[in-house]
Amino acid sequence: MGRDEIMSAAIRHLNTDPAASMAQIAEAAGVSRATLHRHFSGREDLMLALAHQSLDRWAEAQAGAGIAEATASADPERLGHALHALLTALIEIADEYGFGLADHAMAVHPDLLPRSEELEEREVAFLAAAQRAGVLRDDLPARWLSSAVLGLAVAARESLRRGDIARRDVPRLLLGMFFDGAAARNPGERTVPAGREGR
Amino acid sequence: MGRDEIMSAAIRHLNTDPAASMAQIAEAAGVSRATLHRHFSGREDLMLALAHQSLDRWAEAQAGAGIAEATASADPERLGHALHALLTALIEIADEYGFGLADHAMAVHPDLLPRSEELEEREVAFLAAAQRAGVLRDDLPARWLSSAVLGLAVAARESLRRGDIARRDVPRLLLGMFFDGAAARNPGERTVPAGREGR
DNA sequence: ATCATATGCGACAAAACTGTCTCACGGTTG
DNA sequence: CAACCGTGAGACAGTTTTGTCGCATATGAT
Repeated sequence: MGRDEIMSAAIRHLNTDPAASMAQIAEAAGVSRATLHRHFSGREDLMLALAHQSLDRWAEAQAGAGIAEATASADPERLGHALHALLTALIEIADEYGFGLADHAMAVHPDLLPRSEELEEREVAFLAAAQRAGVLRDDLPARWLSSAVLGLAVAARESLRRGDIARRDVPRLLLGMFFDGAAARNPGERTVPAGREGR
Repeated sequence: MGRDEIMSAAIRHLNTDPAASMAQIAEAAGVSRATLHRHFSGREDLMLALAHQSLDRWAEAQAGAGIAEATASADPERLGHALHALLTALIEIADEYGFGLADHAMAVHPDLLPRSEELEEREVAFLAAAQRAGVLRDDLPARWLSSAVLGLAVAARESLRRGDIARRDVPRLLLGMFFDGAAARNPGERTVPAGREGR
């Protein structure tokens, strides 16, 4: 039982009970409480390690989607592909580490804030580039689009856990919702009037 | 200091610290811990009361938007208006009671589940009617649309608290995202191919 | 003035969780 | 075989939170 195995067991269990105690996590991981404490000095240490892992995966998702290059290229097609790849990857990350999204204490932890802010800045810059390239509408702030993605990913996670939707459908549902919205299409029509941030 | 005043003070404080203790809530409400316990037998009792209040407001939002009548009418225009009204109302409810959305214990509480399920069923039926009337696209499950609304509302709440967006812009941003999505519009084009649930 | 009600304050016990420690056991390595 | 390392089990103290009580106080109505 290495550190990594304990961490994935912890993730698995925290996803069913986000408020689980160290004792419950240890039991779920099949180790004693003492052993758990040998790997992680305390609850905060464990949570921090899990949070860092999720940020690692977020960073990998950004890199894997090639958002930096796409942002620099300003090429609509590259931006579009990178966007699809990023959203698809974010779905899985949100599903796996979603238990932490609810945890208020972690969200404001000084060890995590700089990292998550930097990752978010990259994402916002990428989305803004997609707006400039005409891939995304530019009458909504890029920062709001970034939040909306996360909100939809959380919604998808919740729907999955409740059994409302099939796992294989999630990417289509989320991407469909994110890109095209829920309104029925009468070609060219926009349901809600554009706001003031258009240029 | 009546029960109602304590509850709104509790809401206010829980929105800044979702894990606040009874002592902290009492202090925030300007009453002693004993008084708090005289009104609510325990933490669970308080949380339950707040949750019921949020469900009350959800029900009022549904009624105020006239979703039952709109559902029965099958009239696209009425459904569209009701949908706008409902979403606008849900924004405020999510903003005010959002701290509870993170609370796993409440989400599965047997006293709340029947109520929230019934409210959700009404909403899903309403959304499905809007799909049949051609107001909403029908290649996404109504249940997913319902979850997506909630996810976007949570995202909006988070953005508000972080100061990313202005309160007055929230309805436009959320409705814009929900109805039209984030893709730039080339008239009639759909970014993500329709799935298998179309008819 | 008196009584009832609501409240504040402090004390208390019970529970839950945490973090640390010791000791014994078992497998591995030298 | 012997030393070593990781582990499990259990005990322990410290902390936090919770829920309850008794008592004093103030406010207001009769």
